Amino acid sequence: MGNKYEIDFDAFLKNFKKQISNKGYKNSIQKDYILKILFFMEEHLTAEQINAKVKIEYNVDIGIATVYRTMKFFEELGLVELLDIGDGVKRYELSIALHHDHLVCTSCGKIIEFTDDFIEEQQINVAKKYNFNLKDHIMTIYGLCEDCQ
Amino acid sequence: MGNKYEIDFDAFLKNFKKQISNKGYKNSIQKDYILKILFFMEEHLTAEQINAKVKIEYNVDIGIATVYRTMKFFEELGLVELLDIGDGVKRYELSIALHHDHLVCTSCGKIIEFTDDFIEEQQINVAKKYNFNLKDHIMTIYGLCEDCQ
DNA sequence: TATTAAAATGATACTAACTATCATTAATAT
DNA sequence: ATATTAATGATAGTTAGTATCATTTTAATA
Repeated sequence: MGNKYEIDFDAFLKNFKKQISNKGYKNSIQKDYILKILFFMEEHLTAEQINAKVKIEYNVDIGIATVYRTMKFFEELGLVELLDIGDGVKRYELSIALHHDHLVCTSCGKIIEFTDDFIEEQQINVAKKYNFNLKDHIMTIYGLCEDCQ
Repeated sequence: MGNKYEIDFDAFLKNFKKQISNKGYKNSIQKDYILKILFFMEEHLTAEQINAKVKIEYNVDIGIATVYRTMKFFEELGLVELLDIGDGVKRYELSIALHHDHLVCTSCGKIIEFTDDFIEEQQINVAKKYNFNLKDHIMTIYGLCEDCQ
């Protein structure tokens, strides 16, 4: 279907909007814009990048405050996840993506997603060992990508 | 020897100072203060916390700029490592600590160190799979600690 | 030991990434 | 249609960290 999630965007949007109204919040065209940008983007975008994309794609300036506020809102509802690669800027991705970790190239900044069943499993064991009630984990591998070596 | 590294501080400090001068930089009492605080602290400290500890322990205000500058300097020399638990504040730890990952309690903020040979090994395999020249990795598990459950 | 060149210090100004405020606008329920 | 309440967006504020720069300190060499 032409997108990385291999699901239908309209169905996804409809469900997304329903989740928002079910929780007593209001939908808006700005939320739709941001959502669509996130859905069709391959990369993990920063708030500034999302704002710029909306400006280009829809020819409106929804304001950086709206982007930050909306991302926080989406995050609290569990609709997007935060990616922190340690450069002081938050990046966002939709939660419909399956859980995955990241390889980050320290030279060009390229980000590659990966999942590893062994690591997933072992993280459960570690949490158990320390009596932690597991919520989430992040694993980020830093190195030089093929092109930068 | 009463510290978490089980090595002698004076020997460590001497070696540390030699590394600095060998690289053409100058030692200072401020660097010594910071180093000693890092060495004898159990927790992972922020720049503000290091500054406060120096003020209390040595009764001098070395200035927050000196702390930030020195931590950056130590980091570039590979003498300290950065810990980013995603709350927007950098924490520092000495590189003499063996590599380890972290469990972070999302309720009380407690940080527990762990190492897992299995994860260490698997991370090498993942890097290999994506043709990454591995430099480093971070793994952080988020959850509720025993006390907060 | 005195001299000197270069690095370090520390006060402060600045920057960047958010976050809070608030008057106005838009969305949903009735 | 109206009322209620959340959302918007411009802008001011906050916070962590960085840059600047005059002064001080370090350490190599005379």
